[in-house]
Amino acid sequence: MNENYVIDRHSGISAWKQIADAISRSVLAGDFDETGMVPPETVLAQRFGVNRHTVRSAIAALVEEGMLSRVQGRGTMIKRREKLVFPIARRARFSEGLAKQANEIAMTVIGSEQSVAPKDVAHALRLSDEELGLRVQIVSFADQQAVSYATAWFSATRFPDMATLIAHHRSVTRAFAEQGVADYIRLSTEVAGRLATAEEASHLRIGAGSVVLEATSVNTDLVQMPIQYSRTIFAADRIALRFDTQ
Amino acid sequence: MNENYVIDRHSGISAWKQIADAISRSVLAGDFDETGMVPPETVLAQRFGVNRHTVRSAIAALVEEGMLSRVQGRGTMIKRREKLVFPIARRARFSEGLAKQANEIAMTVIGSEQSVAPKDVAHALRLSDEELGLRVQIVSFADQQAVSYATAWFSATRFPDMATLIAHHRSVTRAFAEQGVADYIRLSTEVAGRLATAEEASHLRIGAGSVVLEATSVNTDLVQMPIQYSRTIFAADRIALRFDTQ
DNA sequence: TCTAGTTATCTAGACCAATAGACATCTGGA
DNA sequence: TCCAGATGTCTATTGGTCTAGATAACTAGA
Repeated sequence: MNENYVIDRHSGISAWKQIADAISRSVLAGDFDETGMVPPETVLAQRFGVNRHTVRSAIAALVEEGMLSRVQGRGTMIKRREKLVFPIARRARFSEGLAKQANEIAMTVIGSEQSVAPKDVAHALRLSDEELGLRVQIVSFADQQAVSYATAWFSATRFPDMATLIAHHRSVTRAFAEQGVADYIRLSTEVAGRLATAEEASHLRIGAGSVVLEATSVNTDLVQMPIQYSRTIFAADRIALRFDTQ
Repeated sequence: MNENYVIDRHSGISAWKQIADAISRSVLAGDFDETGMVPPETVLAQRFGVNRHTVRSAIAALVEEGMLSRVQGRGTMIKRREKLVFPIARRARFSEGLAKQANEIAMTVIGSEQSVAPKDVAHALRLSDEELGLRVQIVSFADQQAVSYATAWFSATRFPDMATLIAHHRSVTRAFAEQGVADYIRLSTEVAGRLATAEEASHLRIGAGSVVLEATSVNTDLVQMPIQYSRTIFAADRIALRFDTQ
């Protein structure tokens, strides 16, 4: 009945994966909200023009992911359909932005290293040739689910203890505050979309075929000095970004 | 040598597709810029731990897409590595934002229809129950390459001729101007990432496994009245979004 | 001109995704 | 209690992806 329900063979994406994505889109669009149930497997199989087993594989993936749940004899129902929205604005802070949408926000520093920053990072942070950069890797969770995996760069000269302070305070904002930066501003953010790398997938606990949003941003202090360059990978099926232009 | 070079089997994404994505990332990151050449197939096969034929399939897809080109006996070289950047700002206009990055910007109205708007659209545009919406579908090109596929909604009462005017002027801004809206403002934009539907893929001339960015935005006139609700699908391998907070 | 290195093409087989059909098991309503 | 309708499981088969190896064709430099 709908052109969307066509499986593209030989596209490098298996049929069950394409169907899982289509079902996921329908759920997020609220298509099955009257009943809270996904149509029966036989109906979906006919609609997508595939075998019932293929539909079962698709549903199995969404059950695994936590979006659907199945009961034998009864049917397949929607378990979770909210998507977090991460606000990107001049003064937005990570946990503040998500606080209202989840019961618990957490972050873990999974690594840090002082080293020569890549050229683009060094340029953005205005590091001189001898100056080292400090790279901190952070995974953030909302209600125990990993939503983002960030690699943040700072000047190792100005913020030598950043990694320890972030880990201790569990907040970049508070870590900055302790080092004399009471306020900071998001200067620009560039957003790209692509499939997750194996490394990102493992940190975010998502499959290799999952889509991620890659947000690259630069923060400055109040005198326009860049203090943080970060590249944050968001799991696109759990979170969307919101730009408020006001 | 690198954790990224691991193929995830049974993920629903074929090996050659995962490798194509990895090569594409490397090209965009500038990894092969000294020579402008991609490493030989045998080297890549060993690096990814797959057969040479699998690497060939991956490269074939990137050649088809226009990123790489191959010459027998010589090697595989990079043909194109720029990515467009679409600015999202309070006053950003579509073609203006891309004008400096491409020689030619074009748009085509591929359909329009007056009908009852979906609930969320009607709410955003403050349409009353009887008021019809006008849906206009637009594909935009930069240098003959499709970059976005937009579905825009307007009030059919206030802007009955919008589709014709957009098609005629080849610009939403000028179509608004002709109907008395000299200026308008982007209120908010929400960005999600996912795989393309079959319909989107065909309009953007991309494969079914391609990632798209879905930007949903609301524009208002100068007295804060919402005049346009649009959902724009960007081909993520051709364009990124940029948000400047100034 | 020769040769090392690279892409192009072919064949054959292993493995996995998808199809097809049958039947079991469970749920909820008549 | 029965039955229609739903998910769960099993077997067999088909077809496509990936592997493996060999060889051809081409390029660039020695």
